[in-house]
Amino acid sequence: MMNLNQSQKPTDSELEILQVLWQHGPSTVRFVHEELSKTKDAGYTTTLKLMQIMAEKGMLQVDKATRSHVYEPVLQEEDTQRRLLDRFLDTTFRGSAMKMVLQALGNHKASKEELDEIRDLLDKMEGGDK
Amino acid sequence: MMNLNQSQKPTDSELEILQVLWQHGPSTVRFVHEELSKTKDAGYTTTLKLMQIMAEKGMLQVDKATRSHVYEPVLQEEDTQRRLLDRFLDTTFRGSAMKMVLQALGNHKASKEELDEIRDLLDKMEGGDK
DNA sequence: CTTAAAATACGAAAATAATCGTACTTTACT
DNA sequence: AGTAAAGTACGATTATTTTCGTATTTTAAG
Repeated sequence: MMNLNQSQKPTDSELEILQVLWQHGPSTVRFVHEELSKTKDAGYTTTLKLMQIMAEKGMLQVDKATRSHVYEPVLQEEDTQRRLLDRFLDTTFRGSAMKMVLQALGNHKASKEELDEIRDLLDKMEGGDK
Repeated sequence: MMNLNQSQKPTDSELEILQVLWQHGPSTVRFVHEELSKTKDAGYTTTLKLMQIMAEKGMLQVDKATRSHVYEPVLQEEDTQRRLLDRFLDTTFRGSAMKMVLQALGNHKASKEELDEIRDLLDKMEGGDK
């Protein structure tokens, strides 16, 4: 029976696969496996099985029209990022977005453009608040 | 033999325990278990075993002087947050701190004070850059 | 039409995490 | 000293995730 639970979080391995698919678009197992092989080693059938399970869970959609099935994420990267971010914020920063943001800004260099982008957003947020 | 690997990431269950310890300071298994019981149910010995394993891994330090052993995290909350944030950023946002920050700011309300705090930090960062 | 290469299907082992039962130990109280 | 309450120790089970071997299927090329 097909599983449809979309709200569970992907495991680390599943996320690696999703990243390849988001970055490169719908792909075959072979392609995903080649990509993953660049940074980690696992057998081809391991990747295959993982992707099949992900499809069973409803995380991936499969096009079986051609011999090499083509897999595609059901959820967009942004949706998943939002969901994972919320959870991460809760579990790791006890829900304090500000604390996390400050930590993130403090630890990572940013260009002037990026900083300005954040300022714009801050202004917009403050404007909308009153 | 005692395990000392400090860089591995805590599991979700382990993080829940760490949160209790960071919030309340060094505590007994009994106390941690009572706290966890407020939001989830598991047997007392489950919590005990988890904490013992965490101690074996070197995540917790144990004071066995009294009958009820007192557990304490080896790493501070901020250190762990920094480490988990870096990893999360890599795996979920492909290392783009800005994208994550924008997402976090967009999704969560913040007070004027918090927004100002971020502005200050942005100014400081820009100043330090040139 | 045969065959070899490349895929998929799938059971099951291995690894890791979480849970719990039960035995043993310590201690406070009588 | 005897005992009950509250702890710890720890093996073993269950659940989940990851890995892979092997069988089967598909297809392109001869």
